[in-house]
Amino acid sequence: MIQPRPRTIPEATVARLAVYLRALSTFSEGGRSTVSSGDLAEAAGVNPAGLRKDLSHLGPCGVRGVGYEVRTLRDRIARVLGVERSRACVLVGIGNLGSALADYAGFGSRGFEFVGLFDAAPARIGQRIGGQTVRPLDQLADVVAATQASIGVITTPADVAQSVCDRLAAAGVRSVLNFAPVPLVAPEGVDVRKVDLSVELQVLAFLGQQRLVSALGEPA
Amino acid sequence: MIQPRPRTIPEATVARLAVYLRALSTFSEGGRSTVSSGDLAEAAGVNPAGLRKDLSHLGPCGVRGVGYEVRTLRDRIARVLGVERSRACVLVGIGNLGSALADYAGFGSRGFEFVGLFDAAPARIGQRIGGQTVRPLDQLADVVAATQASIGVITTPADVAQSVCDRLAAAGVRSVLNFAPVPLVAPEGVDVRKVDLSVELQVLAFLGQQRLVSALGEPA
DNA sequence: GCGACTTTGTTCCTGCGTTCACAAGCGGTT
DNA sequence: AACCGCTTGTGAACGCAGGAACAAAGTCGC
Repeated sequence: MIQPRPRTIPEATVARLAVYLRALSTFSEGGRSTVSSGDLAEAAGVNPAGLRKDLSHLGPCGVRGVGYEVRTLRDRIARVLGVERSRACVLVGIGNLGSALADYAGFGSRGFEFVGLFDAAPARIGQRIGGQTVRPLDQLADVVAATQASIGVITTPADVAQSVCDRLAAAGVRSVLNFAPVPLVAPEGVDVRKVDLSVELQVLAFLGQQRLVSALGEPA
Repeated sequence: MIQPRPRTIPEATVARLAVYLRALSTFSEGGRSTVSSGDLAEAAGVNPAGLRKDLSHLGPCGVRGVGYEVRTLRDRIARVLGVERSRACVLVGIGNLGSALADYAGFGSRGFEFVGLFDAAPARIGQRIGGQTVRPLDQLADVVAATQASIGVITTPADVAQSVCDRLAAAGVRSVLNFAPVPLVAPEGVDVRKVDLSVELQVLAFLGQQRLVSALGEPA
């Protein structure tokens, strides 16, 4: 049992690998058999040199003078990212955003399947969204245990996000994607990743404003 | 007209300032008048030293031995981020995700207001979401001009995202938040920021898997 | 069979972000 | 009035990501 690439891969590289994977799938569907780092980098919106450095973490997988074989590279990245097997996810907080995510086709095609939707509001229990029925929170532990779900997505209001995170961790979920605007603390061995949509907009607004004042101030 | 802090603020710092702003609002509502960097850092989920360095970009705004005055600091960050005045935004692509964002209360409270919802599908035109009526795409330029919207949000399928981006830029939008899984190219002077939900999940899945194999491999 | 061209994989370097550690400053106390 | 403890603000070092340049290697043409 050799381990060809046991080295740790930088997180930034992992994120880009996911982008490359999608671009490669598109190329493959288009019937293309090989791509150069330049073409793939353009499709992914990155620098060619950086792309080659990212791929170097997987070991040599291209042919010099030719490029990369699309299907081979796609499968290799998919295997490294662990996309070969589908991942079971649970989603807590079936508001507007939660409903949208539950119904979002983009996840299923990337190997993520929601096996449980949960909400605290009795009015939402029993609703059917994206082929799943919304369940009460007290079924969370059972569903996680039965489905071996390893990923939990939190789209609840901020004030209950931490308690939901605790329950997810206790139920055995190993990774949490948090959309609530609060920093979560999780036990050792549980990864938490945060997405804050308001912050994205505020950064964008600031950059636009800054660009404006610098444009007015620079010429002086 | 002096410019006390005309220096450019790092983008990573701007993102955290938005988080501090939210934490400060919470503290203020809780009736707290002063906070130390340690307390605020804990509420924001960051390192205290880093927080002080972030705030140093705004100039001295704390009192040594005491801490920061909550309301003063909150107003100061809000002014720097430009949250004082509301920002007009348009949203293109009223699918599941777009509908959720249009209806998301978190934006309005942060100073972002959707003044136009657009979609290409005739079936969606005329729907009312979050107090707005979905309009056809050919009204986009007029609405942007009339409302002076400076931010556009793209939640369309990937294959039309670029053309939507082009139309937004042509209409005068200065900043674009892109949820479509494609890299967009925009003209000079237009900022594009990307949010890729699938990538977030895949990074999370990889980290969990990596933690697993390292846990199995390390003890040897 | 050989040469030239193309493209990869790697190495170096520059810049940025983050963290640690310490001096400066203010309030409260005696 | 002087001292002491607490907290800010800043300077320096570390580590990491990104970009450019170069050597290795394989293919295509002659």
